[in-house]
Amino acid sequence: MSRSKSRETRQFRSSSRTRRGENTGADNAPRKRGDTRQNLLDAAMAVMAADQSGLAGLSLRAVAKEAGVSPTAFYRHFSDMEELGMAMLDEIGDMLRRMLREVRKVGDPQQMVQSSLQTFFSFVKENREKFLVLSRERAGGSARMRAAIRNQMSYFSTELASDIQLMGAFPRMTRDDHYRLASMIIQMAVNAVPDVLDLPEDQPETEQALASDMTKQALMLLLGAAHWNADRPAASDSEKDRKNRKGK
Amino acid sequence: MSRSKSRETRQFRSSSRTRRGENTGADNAPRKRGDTRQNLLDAAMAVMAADQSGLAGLSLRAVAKEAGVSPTAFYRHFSDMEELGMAMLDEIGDMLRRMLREVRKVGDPQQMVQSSLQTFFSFVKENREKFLVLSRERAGGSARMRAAIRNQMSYFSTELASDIQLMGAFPRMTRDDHYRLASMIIQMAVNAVPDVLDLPEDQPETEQALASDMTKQALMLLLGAAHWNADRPAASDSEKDRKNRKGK
DNA sequence: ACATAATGTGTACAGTTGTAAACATATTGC
DNA sequence: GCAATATGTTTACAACTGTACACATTATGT
Repeated sequence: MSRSKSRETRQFRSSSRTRRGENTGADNAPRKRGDTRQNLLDAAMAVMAADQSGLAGLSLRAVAKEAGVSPTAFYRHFSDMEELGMAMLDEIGDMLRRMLREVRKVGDPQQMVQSSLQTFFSFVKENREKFLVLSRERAGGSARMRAAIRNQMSYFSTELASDIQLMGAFPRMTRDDHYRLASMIIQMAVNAVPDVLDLPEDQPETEQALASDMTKQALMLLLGAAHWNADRPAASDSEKDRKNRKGK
Repeated sequence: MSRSKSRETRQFRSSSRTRRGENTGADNAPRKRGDTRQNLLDAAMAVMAADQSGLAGLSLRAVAKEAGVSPTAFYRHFSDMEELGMAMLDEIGDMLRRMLREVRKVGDPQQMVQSSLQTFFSFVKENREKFLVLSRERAGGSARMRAAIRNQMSYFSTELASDIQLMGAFPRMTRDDHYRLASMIIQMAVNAVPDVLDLPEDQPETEQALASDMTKQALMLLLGAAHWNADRPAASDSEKDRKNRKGK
């Protein structure tokens, strides 16, 4: 392997005598003994971000080393790398719920799109590693992982759909339609995650352009929703559409 | 046409006296000597599909074994695993262009959505490994790989946008708008790839449901496009103005 | 026909991987 | 205080990794 970044770490972390009153410091502050599990999770995300491999191609030893812990200590907390991935997903789910809560704070429906996009941007930038994992494992991970991610997104879509429906902006749309709309919006957002992650930090104009583009995408979507079933009295109401009522 | 080309009955059986470990290959038809490069490509896709790892986590030796060649033979064709990935992308790009050509055959704009979706489905099912690579490396691969994939999709979007514009269905939309619409449609399709790939083969009803869902998504998108710029004060309203003045 | 390049094979080696076994220390419950 | 449990370390090993090297075979151009 052409890596050879660091040559064999003899000691993982020497005797940091306890006496650590405070925690929650920066990354390299010595943490308490029991924090190893969290350290492993953080380390895994860090390695995944630094390296460009997915969770499956993640080295247990590399993660342990990054966490400042012996390789075998890994097994005290996770039996498997996939299990660590599931634990990651729990954290990511929490983060997404916080984001949803933030989005819901907006009162004015007129400003809804822009303000939601803004919180989305700031959340992605503040949790880039988590979003990176999310968008990377969504298609690449194990079947179990993919299913779990799909679950998260489905939950998110349901919540958003109910929010939209409560707003009453699209009275002609069924609940299935609302869910579909919400799902499309979320897909749009998740799709943009890599772009947001690759955003150069010093230039806000690129971000502005991306935001404007996403705004237009969302508006076009909402425009379509607003006219849904409005101008198709019977023409396109074929028998096939009515037959399939149940989503997945 | 690409498949059964060489049935040349040369009797020069390659004197494989060594008989290494067991072969997991399903149909190991002896291929000609010079086909190794293609064999490696196919083997890489097969391993990637069987295993669930991305291209980066792919073992050179495993690929070589699957291709039925010695590990060192790999270097005769690719210097790197990433380079093999780029070669893969070339094949995938060809496939996508064939798909686009197929989509363009449709004359009736009324049936456009359904027929396009149908060709999309059949292409995904006939080239599942390639689509798997595409959707997996789109977010997970190396920076170079991701850029290349983005290029492919961008090309595809441009082509589709020009097609749509030539149809003249949305006269109020600028070229940028057309591109955005095309891009959204393609994103929708790429997003659905994992779902299509996970489709159970024995049940056509699930596929029908997915197709119906995608149809509605596309229709909602097109509906939004049809009303784009229709219901707002025309040219003077730039997006900068709208930022503060949206109260009506 | 013959030199040369292209394409393939086997061997070797140093690093890395996951993980088992035995041991050490800290935390907790009684 | 003391056993039990939780959490961590060290050592060890077999399997696997990429790839350098020397060599064998085939294809190709003149």
